[in-house]
Amino acid sequence: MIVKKLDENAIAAVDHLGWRLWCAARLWKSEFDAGMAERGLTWFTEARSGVMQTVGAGGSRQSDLGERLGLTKQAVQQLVDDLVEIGALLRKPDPKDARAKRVVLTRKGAAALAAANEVKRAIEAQHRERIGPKAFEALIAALRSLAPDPRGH
Amino acid sequence: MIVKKLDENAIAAVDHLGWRLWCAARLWKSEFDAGMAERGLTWFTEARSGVMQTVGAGGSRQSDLGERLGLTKQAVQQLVDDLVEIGALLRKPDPKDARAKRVVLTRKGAAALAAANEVKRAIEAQHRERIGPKAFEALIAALRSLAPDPRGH
DNA sequence: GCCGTATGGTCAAGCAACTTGACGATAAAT
DNA sequence: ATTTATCGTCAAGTTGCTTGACCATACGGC
Repeated sequence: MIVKKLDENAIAAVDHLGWRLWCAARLWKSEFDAGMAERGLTWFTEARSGVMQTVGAGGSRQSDLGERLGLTKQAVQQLVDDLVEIGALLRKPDPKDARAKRVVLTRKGAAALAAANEVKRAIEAQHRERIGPKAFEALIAALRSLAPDPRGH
Repeated sequence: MIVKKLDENAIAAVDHLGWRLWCAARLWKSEFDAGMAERGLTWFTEARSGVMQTVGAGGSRQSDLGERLGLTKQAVQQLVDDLVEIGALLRKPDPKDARAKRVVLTRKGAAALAAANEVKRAIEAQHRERIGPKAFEALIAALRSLAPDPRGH
């Protein structure tokens, strides 16, 4: 039956880009989680990692966070709520705008962010060594040209 | 202050592999969603996509799905529940094992999977053209060597 | 053949990371 | 001065998982 044959061809597994990206991202995440767990920073999840990184050294207005991360302000609110309770962030009134709040890292938050960066660099170094520096640079470049960075880097 | 300086250096943003993977995966997902939405298949979400693809032409035992996808059997159960209600999958008793159920595609499910593969191939073709076939092949190869496929391809 | 244990599926509850909607307070535009 | 937009907040709902408790069936040793 020709129809049956065509169907089977059409639904055969595609070794597609999205799948590969998903596998690689999942592996990276598990390595990152393991590294953070080793340092006792299990609260530093992926979602919070984005917030912490974006707050960075200079602090940030809460609504700017959402814009840069592609999240709603409510999502940011909840993430910041949790991180404040954890003790990694602090909310301060914005001197220029009485509606706004500035979000800044506490000492604990900065330490955790520094640790996270160490873990990230360690994972990268390991993969770079495994697939070779040339292939690694090409990979990063390809990913960069594939998808623009919403943070503008 | 030296301490302050070191801190700021330590918490400076890292343009790390994980971030690039995340950006690329997010872009891919949004393109896939848009493609499926165009075909009126908004129910075909990422999580369900994995199940549908893994069920494939031959059908699959429910617990095998979980193993291949790296999910708990309960997660698979819920996903399959939904897909059965949607009408994309069918649960049949396994003739060889009275405990087990076999999960198979319905005609509607097979059509949706075929459409999904079309969309995937279209996205890939577009990116391949944009960054060039050589860079694209290198990207896929690098991703493949970075992370093994849990499906064994 | 019987029995303990492992396996396959199901039900229930809970959690993380979001979303949409409604709202008061302040700022900016007209 | 009044409308309009923006900033943060509260509340509730959704998705995609998780862990825990169960029952039915299969299997391996006795």
